[in-house]
Amino acid sequence: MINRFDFEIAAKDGRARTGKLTMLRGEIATPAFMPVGTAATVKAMKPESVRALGADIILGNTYHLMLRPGAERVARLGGLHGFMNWERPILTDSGGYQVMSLADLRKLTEEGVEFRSHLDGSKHLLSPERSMEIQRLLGSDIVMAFDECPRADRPRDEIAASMELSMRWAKRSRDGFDSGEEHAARSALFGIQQGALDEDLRKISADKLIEIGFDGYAVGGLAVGEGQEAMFGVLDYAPQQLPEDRPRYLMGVGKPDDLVGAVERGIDMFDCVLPTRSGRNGQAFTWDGPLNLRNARHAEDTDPLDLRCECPTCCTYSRAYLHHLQKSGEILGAMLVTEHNLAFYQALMRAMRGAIAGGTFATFAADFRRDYLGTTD
RNA sequence: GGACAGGUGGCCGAGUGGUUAAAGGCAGCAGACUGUAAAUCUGCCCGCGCAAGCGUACGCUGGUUCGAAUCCAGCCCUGUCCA
Repeated sequence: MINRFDFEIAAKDGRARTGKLTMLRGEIATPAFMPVGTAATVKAMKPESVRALGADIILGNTYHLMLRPGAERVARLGGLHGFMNWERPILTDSGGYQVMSLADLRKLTEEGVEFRSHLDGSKHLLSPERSMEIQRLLGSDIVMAFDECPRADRPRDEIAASMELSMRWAKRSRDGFDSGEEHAARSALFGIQQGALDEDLRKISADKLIEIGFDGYAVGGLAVGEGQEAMFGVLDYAPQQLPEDRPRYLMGVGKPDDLVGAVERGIDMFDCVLPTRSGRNGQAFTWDGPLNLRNARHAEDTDPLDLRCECPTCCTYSRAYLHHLQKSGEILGAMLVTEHNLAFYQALMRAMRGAIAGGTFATFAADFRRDYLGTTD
């Protein structure tokens, strides 16, 4: 019988691990990259295409979906999976990120966050309890605790207070999640570590989360302006503060070289808007580094985006054509480059999983950086 | 032939005596994007110069004025209408 949530590590190479997460709606090979589908769509992609590229799980967002079309409506329509035609696992973010990204539109209290909708200005309260309820109504497979994600440049006392608040909210999230018994029996709840760049705060946060107990643990509050060096600095210790036998999810990360560096430091799961947003904005990720398809140098380049890529875009279309579509603002340009970017991210994850399983991750990482960053280390 | 309207930087289009190398948009050239208020945002965009700055420039020629894209005269061209 399949359990609601099993995490199995098949191989380790240094601190990097590969394995699989098994849930009722399907398996997730780790390290995993989860495409972001905030508003019940991975922008510019059909769900079946997202799956065809190798994604095992995608994201949805509590805040956006509660505003439109509304969590209760999604529930009446049978849940997010059927609604958007993605029958595999879905992880839903709790709205915690919007506490930061929509800082101008919200009021923060111990109880929760009062948002003024960015769509129509209406007021909505998001609390740990309500966030859990919304994620339950959506039918989420991996529910994220409701937290506050502060910018990294806040003073230490603010970071500490924010982290403590997030930990109180983590406990309330746990209780709220558990009260939805039927849904809780089919899904999983992840806690989110905070503490910004402070090792002691990260440790306090991790210990609190472990005391509460979660199915998986996320490292939150990174890639919010601190830079890669600082982020890696935190990742040198943060994953080690979290349970070895549970999946570790680095939220919101990142660039391809961020992913490699994070896997190297023991991260198992990622999500990021970069491949989809950049696809719409003309930036393509390739094994030889990122490139901007709007640049004039691609205007008559008949090569595919990436000679080493086997995605539908690279098998069919030239850089010259993609350049034309991007310059023209054509929808197809967004679709084709998004598809390539997601394909590249999934191929990168597959390559990392293979390297870890084969015990060659260090070599893989060095080769990757040589080509992608142009480094010679 | 006559009457109006008008000719502004690659294009469109503000500006009607000085703070105008000339608003704004488009096109062009770059850059950014990390749990998505993003098919978005930012910068550059006459020439030379790192810069201060210098040189050119608002159809053409001349004039008025300390000063003209802006006022005057003539000419050239475009559009609409009348013969």
